[in-house]
Amino acid sequence: MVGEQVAPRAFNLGFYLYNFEDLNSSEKHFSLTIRDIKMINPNTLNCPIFRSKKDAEITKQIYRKVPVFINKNEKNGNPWGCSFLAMFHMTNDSHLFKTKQELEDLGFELDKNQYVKDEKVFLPLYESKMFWHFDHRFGSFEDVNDRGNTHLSTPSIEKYTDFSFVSQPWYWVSKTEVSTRAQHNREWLLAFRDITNPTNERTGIFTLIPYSAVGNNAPIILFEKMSDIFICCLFANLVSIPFDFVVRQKVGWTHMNFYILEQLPLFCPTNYNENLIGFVVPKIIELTYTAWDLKPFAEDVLEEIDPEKWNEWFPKNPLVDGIPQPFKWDEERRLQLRCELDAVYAHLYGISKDDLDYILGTFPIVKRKDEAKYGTYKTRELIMEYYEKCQREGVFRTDSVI
DNA sequence: AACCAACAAATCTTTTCACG
DNA sequence: CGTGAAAAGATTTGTTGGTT
Repeated sequence: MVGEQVAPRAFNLGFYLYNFEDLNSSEKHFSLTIRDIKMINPNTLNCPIFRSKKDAEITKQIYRKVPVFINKNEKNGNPWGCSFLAMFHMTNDSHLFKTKQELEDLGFELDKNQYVKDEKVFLPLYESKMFWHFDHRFGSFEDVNDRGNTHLSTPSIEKYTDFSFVSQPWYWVSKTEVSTRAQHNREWLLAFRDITNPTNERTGIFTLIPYSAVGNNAPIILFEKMSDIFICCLFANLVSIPFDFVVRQKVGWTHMNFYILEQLPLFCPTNYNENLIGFVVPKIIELTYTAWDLKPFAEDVLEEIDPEKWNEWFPKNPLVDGIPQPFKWDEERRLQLRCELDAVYAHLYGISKDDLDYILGTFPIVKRKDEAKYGTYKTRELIMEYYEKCQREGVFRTDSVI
């Protein structure tokens, strides 16, 4: 909480501390009331430790405006109809896992990243290090000989732009075993990293992955019955930088436990109007649908809108024989789209321009990587630019949403 | 909850060594 | 010797995931 640490380290014990050396005497009397704690952590009533008064104030302000994801005290406290699932335990379920060698010895043949023999199918076992925001191909075990690697290399731009490129896992699991674990009607999953850290580049890491086996360190969010359009909206919220700022206040060490996720501030389905959906959803589709293996996701969304609407959204990438085409991986375009989403969510959360600028300063690794790549903190520039544009043009004002 | 170990990659520092 | 480049070594940073 004090010292050199650049990103916040919070832990949920029950104290509220600041770096006192940074405070003047009047600020030292600032504290959280019982009402504040009930607002920020209604299920567990524990109290985050903030790095600074400013972090606490911004967080409080957000919670005044936005409800927690799942409030266990309220009858309608789960507006998204969500449940969580840790599908396969990496140790306890390891008897179900098969390696490349084992499957090939059994006569299975590799098709993309699935092993097939007659009617038997083995699905890849996704691990958290294999994905990143809007990127289900972030890490692959292809050409990796050591299971112990904690870090996998990221694909080249050539591989990213190849719609057929897939990530290879270390283990595979029988499809029948997967279907008994996940009673699921979709051919894709919303997964997040359980292992993370507030000192990492980003803390809340969410992505859509093709229907697969998934390890316990990458829990998945299941929806009872929720439109795919709205799932896109929730996904956009989960990936946004303003949301990640709050995540960093509440993830104490290296785990994003369910109880933490449940108490994070996320907009409800009813907060999304036509205008906002038209802004958010096409960006989510473009950022997510970068390879054929996520075609089922694109098709599900397409089913909920007219094909005309699809072509109106994507004039440069229209349907071909009624089939949605993947979007070419373009780093610059992706950064622009993400920054626009971040800026809009900052508006929705009611974050002021100064506070947004401060929040962006709490992502030092994003800053450093940007500076190395572009010479400036481009993410900050693009977000601030779009934030101001929204302010000027009056679009996506919070009052039109809440 | 609160650590710790391991490892990769990056970066900084020191040593080595060929060459004139 | 002095020089500078390469090699080797040391330290720091970022990340995963294990342990108690």
